[in-house]
Amino acid sequence: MTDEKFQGGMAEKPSPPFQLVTLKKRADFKAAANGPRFSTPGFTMLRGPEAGAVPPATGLRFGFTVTKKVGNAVERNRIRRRLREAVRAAADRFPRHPMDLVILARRTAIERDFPDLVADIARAVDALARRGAHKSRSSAAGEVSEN
RNA sequence: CCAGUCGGCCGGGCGGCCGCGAGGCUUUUUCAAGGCUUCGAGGAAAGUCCGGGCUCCAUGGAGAGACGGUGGCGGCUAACGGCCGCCGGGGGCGACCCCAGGGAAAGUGCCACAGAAAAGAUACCGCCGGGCAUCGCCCGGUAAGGGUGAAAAGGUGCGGCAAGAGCGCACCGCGUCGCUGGCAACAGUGAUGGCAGGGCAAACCCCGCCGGGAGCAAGACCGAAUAGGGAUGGCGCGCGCCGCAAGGCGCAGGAGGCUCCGCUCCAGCCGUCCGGGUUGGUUGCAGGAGGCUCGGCGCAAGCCGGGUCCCAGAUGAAUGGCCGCCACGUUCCGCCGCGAGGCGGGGCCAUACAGAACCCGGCUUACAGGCCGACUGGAUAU
RNA sequence: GGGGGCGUAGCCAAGUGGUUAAGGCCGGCUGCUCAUAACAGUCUUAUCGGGGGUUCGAGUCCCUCCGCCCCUA
Repeated sequence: MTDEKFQGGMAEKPSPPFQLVTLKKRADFKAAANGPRFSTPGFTMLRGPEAGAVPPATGLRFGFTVTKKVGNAVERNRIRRRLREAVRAAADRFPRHPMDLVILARRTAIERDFPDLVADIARAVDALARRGAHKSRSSAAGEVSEN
């Protein structure tokens, strides 16, 4: 059902109607803190558990963490907006695997070329989806069976 | 044209594709989603250094004390440590700039080193007089000169004197008492004193004035979940002494958002009623000491009146991402020109400082580049 | 958002307004030792976080800015 909706969107417009759902609760971030991680020049991506009760079409939820060490308020805002836009741009390359992902921004995210940033996001999501799936098969079978 | 002073303002523009938040309208049978449309960061939104609004708590002594802040005078303001005007002092050729700028005869304290002496004065070298008399020593007078210091007990000149000294006089400074001008700070001026009263109060302090406390995570409401909390009414009141008893006297614990005094409340039992912390949501929450503009008053800060506009409301936190063109800037290369400069092409992710979090008024700090006005000192030309 | 505190040498730190700013660790050199450590002696290292003001004089007092830490949910 979700797949049909997704494909229908594709047919109408050149880019899919990807709706970005962000993590809002501190507990969600803490759940991802010790999960598998994938680092790129602009950020580190952390993988949390399966998405919550009402997952979006793609089943992915993203959380953005930009600490005060990175820069002042203007720079932090800019980094968060670029990363969010990069996630949107990379959405059509995402695997359909429900999970929470936390993006821990680095200062270099403000300088990095936007196409590279988009490629990094796609690379990281793909890698973490496969690694998470591999891990869940061996350790936590309950999470997979729910899917 | 060069150098400078002061005040005010701007701080990219247009367009394309894809998005975000909020409001309104609308479509589908509902849940929900879609469509259209409007609006969507700053001059400092920053630092949080002051002042208010607003909310809750306290509110008896319009108490006293402590603590903190503030400090020329007058005005503006809701208020201020802000702003305007003026006065006084200092700096600059000038436009102009800077100043915590009350009190040092209420008291206490400090003034290192140097110096004779650092504050009820004193005398190292000197100067003068007298005595003894071989260099010189002793006694007295003096504070003009030398020297020390950031600062040396009014300054300069003349007289005077043994030498000197406000000892006398003139001018300046200072104090006191008048007069004139000014709302006042203060200024001017006259008389008089005869030099007393060094500096530091961003040392303690004194004087005047101001300040109750906490903060929108204040506060109010709703829902879920849990059972240790709360409100109210009645009865009752800890310890000691006196008394047969009723009761009387004395002492004490905790709370009331700095302390004290005063005052009030509380402790245990029973009845009735309501549901705290925590988490989520709604509200507070944007029509305001509001913006723009016109007229009047005022030197100005500002005030009064008319017209007109509605102009951000997020909450892991919207206002963006990627491009194109233009303006401006900067830099490099080539060509032209004696030169100022001009033309063409390229680079700078081609824009500084920086992101509302309840709201206003200020202050302070950061800031690429640019614009406007007034004025000052030079230079040149007429 | 609100409240509190700190900043002195590479590190830890003392410092009533008054000489050239204590002390310890570290470091350099010398001695001792075959050598090292320990020990003894000796020496160096300070824009007192930056700027401005008050004062004759500021690490100290006042103002302002910067950086860091803690508390409060």
